Amino acid sequence: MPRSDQSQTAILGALSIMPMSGYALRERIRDTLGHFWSESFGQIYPTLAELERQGMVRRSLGDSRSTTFEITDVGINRLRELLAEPAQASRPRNGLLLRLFFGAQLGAGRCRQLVLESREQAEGRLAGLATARADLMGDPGLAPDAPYILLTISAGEHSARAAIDWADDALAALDELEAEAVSNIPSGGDTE
Amino acid sequence: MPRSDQSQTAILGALSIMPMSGYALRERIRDTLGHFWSESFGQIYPTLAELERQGMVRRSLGDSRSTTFEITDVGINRLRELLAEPAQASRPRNGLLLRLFFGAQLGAGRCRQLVLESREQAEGRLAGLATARADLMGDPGLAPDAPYILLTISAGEHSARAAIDWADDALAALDELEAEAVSNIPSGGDTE
DNA sequence: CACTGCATGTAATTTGTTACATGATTCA
DNA sequence: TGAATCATGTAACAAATTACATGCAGTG
Repeated sequence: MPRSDQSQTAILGALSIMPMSGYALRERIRDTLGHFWSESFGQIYPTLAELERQGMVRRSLGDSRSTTFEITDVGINRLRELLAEPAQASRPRNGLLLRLFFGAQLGAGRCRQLVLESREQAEGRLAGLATARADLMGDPGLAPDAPYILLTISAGEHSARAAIDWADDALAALDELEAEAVSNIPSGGDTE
Repeated sequence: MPRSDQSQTAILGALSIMPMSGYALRERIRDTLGHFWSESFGQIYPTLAELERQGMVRRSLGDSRSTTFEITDVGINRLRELLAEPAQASRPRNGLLLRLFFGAQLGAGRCRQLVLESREQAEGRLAGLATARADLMGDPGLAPDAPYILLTISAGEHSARAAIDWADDALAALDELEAEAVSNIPSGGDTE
């Protein structure tokens, strides 16, 4: 199946943990899968409709004000099938590294700024993951999934720490570059 | 400018280092920006045409068999402008972590396999970056860009090493999960 | 009663990939 | 001369985002 099915996997997966509405799905996906996955509104509703058509999910009655979707047995099987398929790598697109690659055009100072910002973002991610970890520990409802969810949190932490370490290296290197540039102007005159 | 312009940046940037053909652009981008950027054929030619229309690049004469594009002064200015714009983060989509998150559905053994594969891929990336580093040092033509390019290589290395470290942690955790699962079957009977 | 948040959905647009069509040049 | 590689481009398709339209329910 060359189809993407990626959104289906995320949605069926979320519903396998608990039934919820389309709106709640978006929130859940943003809050708990956010650091490695994203799904937009315009994607969620059509996919839900498609999944319902195929009998993978059904609207559960009871709650009148919102439509709660729950996964069916067929859906669970489909989810397992989807999860077993090889993960297709998304093409990389790192705007920061693109800018640094052509840093000679941008200038060392501007690059420094970019790296500093990305370092701060990584610190933020790290803090967010710490709370996610605490939340996970405090919620006994997630018991069977917790060890697996922990793996994804740990992945985020490793990656954020690596980003911070790299940023520190990069900042040092950029400082050196700037110092060299200055030492090439013996009179100390301010060009630019 | 909400437009993507991302492809324009990559193409102008590559041409700022040296003039080349559309075909060569794709190869260059794949080989040197590959670990953090991707650009497809169907993107490169239309973008080149657009850039030419805007006077950012021009076809340089001389070589008859292929169209060599070179960046113009207008193009250089545009490139600096583009590089100065904030890098728009691409929505994250990590198929491996998505699968692990719902690992309870997939089973510890299958998860282990996935992590192992991703560890191998990270090792491969690390090896590729080592050669890229060596190539860079051996090419004096890249002198002004080398320190910046090194930053991107270093970023890739940090990230790959983090992926490997995490994989080792994750494998240990998964082994424990499997061991627990076995110890929960005192009689040694095979459920499922 | 107006505002905010929950909720559902559609349409337009952007973005990017893949596959295809085509042809020149090089080398065995 | 036939295969591989370099080269340029287009068309069809796929995926996803954004903005828009709409309405209800609770609350100050």
